[in-house]
Amino acid sequence: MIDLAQLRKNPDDFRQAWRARGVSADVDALLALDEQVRALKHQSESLQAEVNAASKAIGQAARTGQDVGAAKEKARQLGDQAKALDEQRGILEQQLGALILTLPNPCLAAVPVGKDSSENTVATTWGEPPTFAFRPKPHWDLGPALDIMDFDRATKLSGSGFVVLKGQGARLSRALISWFLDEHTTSHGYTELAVPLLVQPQAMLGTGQLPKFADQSYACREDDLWLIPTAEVPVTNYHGGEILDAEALPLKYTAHTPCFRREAGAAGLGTRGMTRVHQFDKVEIVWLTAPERSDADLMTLRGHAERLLQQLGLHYRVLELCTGDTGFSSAHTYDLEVWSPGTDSWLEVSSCSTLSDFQARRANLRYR
RNA sequence: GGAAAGGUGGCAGAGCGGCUGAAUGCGUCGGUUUCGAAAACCGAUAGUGCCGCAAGGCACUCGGGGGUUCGAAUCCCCCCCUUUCCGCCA
Repeated sequence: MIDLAQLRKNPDDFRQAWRARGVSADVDALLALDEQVRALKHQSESLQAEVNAASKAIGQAARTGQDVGAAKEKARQLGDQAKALDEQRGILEQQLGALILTLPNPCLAAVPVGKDSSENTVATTWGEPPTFAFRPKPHWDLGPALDIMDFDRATKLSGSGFVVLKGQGARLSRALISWFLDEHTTSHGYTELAVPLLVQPQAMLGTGQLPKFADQSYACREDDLWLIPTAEVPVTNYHGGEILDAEALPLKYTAHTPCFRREAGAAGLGTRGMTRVHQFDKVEIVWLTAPERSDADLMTLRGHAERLLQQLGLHYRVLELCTGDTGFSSAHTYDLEVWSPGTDSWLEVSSCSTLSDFQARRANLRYR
């Protein structure tokens, strides 16, 4: 979430940033609400200070045997006034809190302004597209033909949007996961985490999945637990509420998890086969780092992701997302897309973002 | 799921409803001493928000939330977590 103190100081910066994202946010209403809350808080605190002083005096007077009846009554009235103000403030504060959680992270000033994915720019391209003497099949044909992917039986188990990997297909997936983790831990200095796949709402809130994407997430309502849509949720919230030692930064974590996404409304174009499914495996890399190194660290992290594609010899390109296509929590995003000869298209395989202080605030994650 | 015990500052561990935002010990930081260090001694050491140029002040925080009271770490209610025992365990 954004820093209200910053909003107070530079409201125009935020107006501009949200406009660039194509988000309509009523900055004036936000500021007015904030002002009211602060004023009420100030008033009730002054009253409370009086009450506290009066209480102290009553205690001392009572010990010397003086009559304190009138003083008690006075203190009670002041206390009631303070309580009334606090109640008002509570209501407004709740409104403000709910509102601020729905506002996306402003993009960094350097991010190209654009309305949607059509205005993303290609930062780099690596390798060459492979050539074939025949027409390569898309994976939804090739996989079943090789008996390494089974979409039909997956549907029998779980409905549309799932896949069963079989034989060498399952083994290939397992090998990639294992190799990714090994590369990140041994070559790039990451610490591997094996994390829960079910998390409490606070964790989903901390990384920005809630409240906005509640309808895109799976939940076990009975236990108030959510299935993670990405390892980013447990990994980032791992240190939630903590004050980290600045000397210890950056903290670099990697984790493999299945990811669960409802993908409501996504059925249709570009969703065939396992291109977009309700459950998939992902190896995540996360840095917790200081603001001043954030930009440089994003490039390093992106390099680590790219390195894997290079070692696999995959032809890929890096997109710099424009403001209109950058995700809710992100301030700056590069997408890595691999060339898919079978579908004659680029497929997103990785997304590298800086979240600035957005998630840190939501997750109450600090350093000093 | 049932029962019992417990959750206090970086850690350990006190805490008659007011003089306790918190004794004491350890740790940490600064100083004295020393050629240097250790030891000893002296002093300082929670967080957040708000006001203030600053010095400083005010409010809130003793697992979380309510309540009683002029006043709650301390009394009452609800919840969460930890430990132990019992039960269950596709």
